Amino acid sequence: MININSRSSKPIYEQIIDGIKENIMKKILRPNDKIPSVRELASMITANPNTVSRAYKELERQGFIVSIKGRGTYVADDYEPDVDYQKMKKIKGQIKNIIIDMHHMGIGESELIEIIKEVYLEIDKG
Amino acid sequence: MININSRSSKPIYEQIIDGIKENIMKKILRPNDKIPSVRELASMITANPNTVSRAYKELERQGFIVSIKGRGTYVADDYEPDVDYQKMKKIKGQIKNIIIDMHHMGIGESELIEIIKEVYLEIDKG
Amino acid sequence: MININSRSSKPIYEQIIDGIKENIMKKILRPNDKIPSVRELASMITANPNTVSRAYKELERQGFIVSIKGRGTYVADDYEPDVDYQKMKKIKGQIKNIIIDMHHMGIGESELIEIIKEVYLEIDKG
Amino acid sequence: MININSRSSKPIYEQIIDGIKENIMKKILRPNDKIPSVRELASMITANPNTVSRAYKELERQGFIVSIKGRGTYVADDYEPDVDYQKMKKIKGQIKNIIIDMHHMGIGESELIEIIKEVYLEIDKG
DNA sequence: GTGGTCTAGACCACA
DNA sequence: GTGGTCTAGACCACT
Repeated sequence: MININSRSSKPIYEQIIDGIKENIMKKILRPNDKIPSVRELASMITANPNTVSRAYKELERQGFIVSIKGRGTYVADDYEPDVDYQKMKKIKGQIKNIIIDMHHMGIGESELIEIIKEVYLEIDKG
Repeated sequence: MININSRSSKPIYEQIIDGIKENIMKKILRPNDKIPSVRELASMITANPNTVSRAYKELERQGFIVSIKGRGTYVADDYEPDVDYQKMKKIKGQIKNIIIDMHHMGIGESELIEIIKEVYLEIDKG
Repeated sequence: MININSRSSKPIYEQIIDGIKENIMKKILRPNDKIPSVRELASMITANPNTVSRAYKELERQGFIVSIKGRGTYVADDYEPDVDYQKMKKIKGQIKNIIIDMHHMGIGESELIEIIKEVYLEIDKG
Repeated sequence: MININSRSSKPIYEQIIDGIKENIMKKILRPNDKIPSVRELASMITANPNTVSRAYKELERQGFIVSIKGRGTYVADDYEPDVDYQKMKKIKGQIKNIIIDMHHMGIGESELIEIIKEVYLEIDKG
């Protein structure tokens, strides 16, 4: 379900976060689904429970999952999508960096938009 | 020429790299232009020379600039945009994360593309 | 009578405590009223009897209810609101945190008081 | 500067968070002030650096401070106060609980407002 | 020296 | 059994 590359420079806890988010978006995980316990996932990916716990807490903060002491961790009930302006600002900064990097590879606006459409298709397929 | 925000979470050496790249992109710096020496730039932005040196080395490795012993550092004249597949893969990962976060804020494909167009306009203006 | 949200981060035993207290406050439960037995309530809200028992013990400790062996559990008849200084101290700490967070969102004293009045109105309606 | 009560049920990292926030609100800490390094504060309050780090990260996430690798941690530059509706919702829930607890102590709306005014005065004095 | 990530192992609260 | 907090100690990235 989640692939962890321990040799990647991307921190393990971020890989967990991204993996869970992706599974939620792909509807592999649906609202109210139980997800593996901290210890279970830790042993599944041979990571430390603290590392998994950290990822779960961040996911909870962002509203993707809910952790309940003594019961387990669940995909959040359907939320009302809410535009977070601070986050939007941060994401725009990321987009700007991507645009500049793309430009350095000779890739302009229309091609970038094509790439984005590709990524959308990959998510739907994958 | 380069704005450094010492309070940003982005490392200073990366801000230098991005700043130089942006100046090249905007043609403020043109092929064969001389750029400030490590020490000059360090004092201009009140940074540690080691930090500037690190940025220059990385820019040279990526082919944006060339250092000539005893003469200084110059914008490369033969720089040709080239698709770096490793980097492209990394960027697609970033795009995927952006898409997922946007989805969580209720923002879909067409709206994301609108946002990207906005950011392009902002860059052209800025 | 009591709504339990098993997905809330608030422990179930606390939800039971607050639920009973709220019913007493709203006079839905009146002095000497019989309340459901531990097992009854447990099956009503599909919780573990241990959890209900813990809530009842805490409510009894605080003087809201009385358990009479062989007869059942009743709302205390001599309950008199009493300022609990320990609790008051804790609540003042919570208020302080709220004030600070509000300040950080640009909300000052008079606006906070308005918000509190709003919440009172919501409770009366709800 | 920060008083830690290791016997309190309030987690140490929360005590640190609240302490720093309070110092910022009281203007003992001002924008761009350097705050103690993770290791310094850890030894000052005889806690583990990880615990301090956790508190600092949460404070950074909330926009109160900025951490820069290799340089230290600083009070955030003046931010634009921004109303976060999700947080507001959460705070209203807290206020509701406070109101109910107060009611159980025989304290009504007008008295609660008096208490809030008191707490404001304490913050200003303290 | 600074903060960031990770592991290992402990104890507590909750169901 | 679950998640939450804390300590101890390691290694890495950045200045």
